[in-house]
Parts: sequence; structure tokens; C-alpha cells
Amino acid sequence: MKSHSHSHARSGSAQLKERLRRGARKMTAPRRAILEILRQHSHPLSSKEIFVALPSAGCDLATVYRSMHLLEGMKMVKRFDLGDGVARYELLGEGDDGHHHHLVCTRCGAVVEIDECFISELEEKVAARNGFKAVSHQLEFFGICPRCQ
Amino acid sequence: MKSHSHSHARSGSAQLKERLRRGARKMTAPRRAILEILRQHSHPLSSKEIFVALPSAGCDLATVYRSMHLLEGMKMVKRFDLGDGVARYELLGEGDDGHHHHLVCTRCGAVVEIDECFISELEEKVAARNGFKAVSHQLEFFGICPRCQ
DNA sequence: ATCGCTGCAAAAATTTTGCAGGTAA
DNA sequence: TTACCTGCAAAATTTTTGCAGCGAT
Repeated sequence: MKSHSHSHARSGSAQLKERLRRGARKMTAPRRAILEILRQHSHPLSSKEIFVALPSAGCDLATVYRSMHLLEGMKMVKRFDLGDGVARYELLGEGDDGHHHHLVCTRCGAVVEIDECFISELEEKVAARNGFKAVSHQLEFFGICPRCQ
Repeated sequence: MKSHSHSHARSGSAQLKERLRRGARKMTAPRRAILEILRQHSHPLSSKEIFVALPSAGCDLATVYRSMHLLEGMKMVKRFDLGDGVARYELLGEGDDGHHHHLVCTRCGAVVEIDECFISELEEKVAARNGFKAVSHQLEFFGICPRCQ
């Protein structure tokens, strides 16, 4: 059995609520719905995608935008840029920095999560050579998926 | 002397014109100005940044947008996403796929070009394992530059 | 002389914000 | 109760598009 390091299983509604509470924030119906959508998807979703996936009594689109900003600030979601200039978000487990990569089909948009990351050595070299501190990186792969070939 | 693989020096105005002509496109004043701006900068620029950098008798912002789309389609510029969801462009030499990476200061936005790329092995593995073809990748580094530390 | 290109202006799309009332804790 | 939140609507941005005239080849 393959275990994804970014599994969302651990993020129970109660835990999410607790994390919000720690930031003096509240667990409201819109936030619960948004987090639920994110939990149901293993791929990053844009604010718009989240909005349309919301149940019938969803919330305002503005609320989705506000929520994503809040959740990103609280490190409860991680933002990804998958090359099309649209911000997409994934739920983040407690303490998880969410560091992983994606393989995106440029034809149909399918996304495969890539857990491995062998960039740290290169990252250190890049940081040292240029005198940068606290260096991180973002890496995404693009190609044509089996179904689209 | 350090030679950047993505040097722009080779892109003379005449060559750029020739490349446009091959695509049945014309070298006009706005395009010449835009390409000139790009040639003067070794870092990716957004449409807006190009627009404000344009000489007094610049062109319409809409023209910048149209030009960037055109030039990207003709592979005369390459688009980069530096994490803030803004499309930025760099001039591409003839035949150059423009593959390189950036080290971006998250404080002041300074950008360092990184020519090396040791990802090909990982890229092949990722492609093979998931049955993808024509896989490429985009990698950007983020950190705090010496001046901002 | 063509066909592409541009400015201008309007439209569309995306994201942010003010505010008054509602609600979690 | 008291912050925090939300819907609604308006505003601010960002990007695209229609069109008539201009210009490169």
C-alpha cells in the first residue's frame, strides 16, 4: 500500500476546527464546506472550482476567495501554480509543509501527485552559491498523459 | 567570463524580424519596442512591467497582451510563473528552448538566473512511471537574498 | 494591394472591499 | 457578549475583443 505523505485522512473536521480556533478563527458553514471539498479532492483546486463544487446552499464566491487567503495564511492549505496562472489549493495536514510536486497533462489537465523530491542537494547548492537563506522550491512536471496520447 | 545559456545577445533586431516573417507576422513599432525591453532585461517581465517600461510613445496595453500571446505562440518568448500568479516573459534565442530556472527573493522580488538543471533523470523516471510522454518541467527556487537578510 | 496590426473603447473575467446584519465561541 | 464572518453589491483589477483605419511587406 502506497502512503501519500500529503494524505488528507488525518484532517478530521474536529482537527480543522481546532486549528482555526488556535488562530482565533471560527469554523463556519462556508469554511466547513470548502474544507470538505478540498478533502474530497487529492488535486489542487482553484477558488472557482471550489465554488462550483460547493453543495447547493453554498456560499458567496467572495467568501471562497476570503477563505482561501485565510487558510493559506494559516498554512491549512498550500497554494500551487500549475503553469496556467491560476492559483490552486490543496489541504495541508497538521505540521505538513505540503512539499510535493505534480505531473500535469497539458492536454486534459489531469494531475498526478509526485511524492518524491530529490532536489534538496541542488537547492542547497543554489542557496549557498547565491548567498540566499531559507530557500525552498517549487517544481511541476508537464506532459501528455496515457489517455491523451 | 560566465556565459548564460539563455543569453539574449544573439537576438538582433533583424533576426527577430526574420523569425516573425517566417510566421507571416510583421515587425511593427510596438513589437520592436517590446522586444527591445525584453532584450534589456535578463529577468522575466510581466505585461504590465513591459508596458510601463515602454518609451514615451509606447503602445496600448492591449497590444502588449496581444504581443505576448503571439510571441509565446511563436516561441520567441518563454513564460514563467514565479509563484505570484503573474505571467512573466523572457526573450528566447533562436532554437533555444529557454530551459532554466530562477531563484527569487520573496522579500524584494530580486531574481537570479540559474542555468544548471539536474532534473532530467528524475524527469524521466516520473514520466516512465506514470506513462506520460513529452514530459518537461518547471522549477523555481524561493528564498531571502543577501541584501534582505 | 494585401493582410496583419494597432489604438480606442467596451466588454468580460477575476479579485477585492465596505458595510450592515448574523453567528460561533 | 464580542469578535469574527458572511452575503450582497459595488469597485478595482486584469485580460479579452470588436472595429475602423493604418502600415509592413
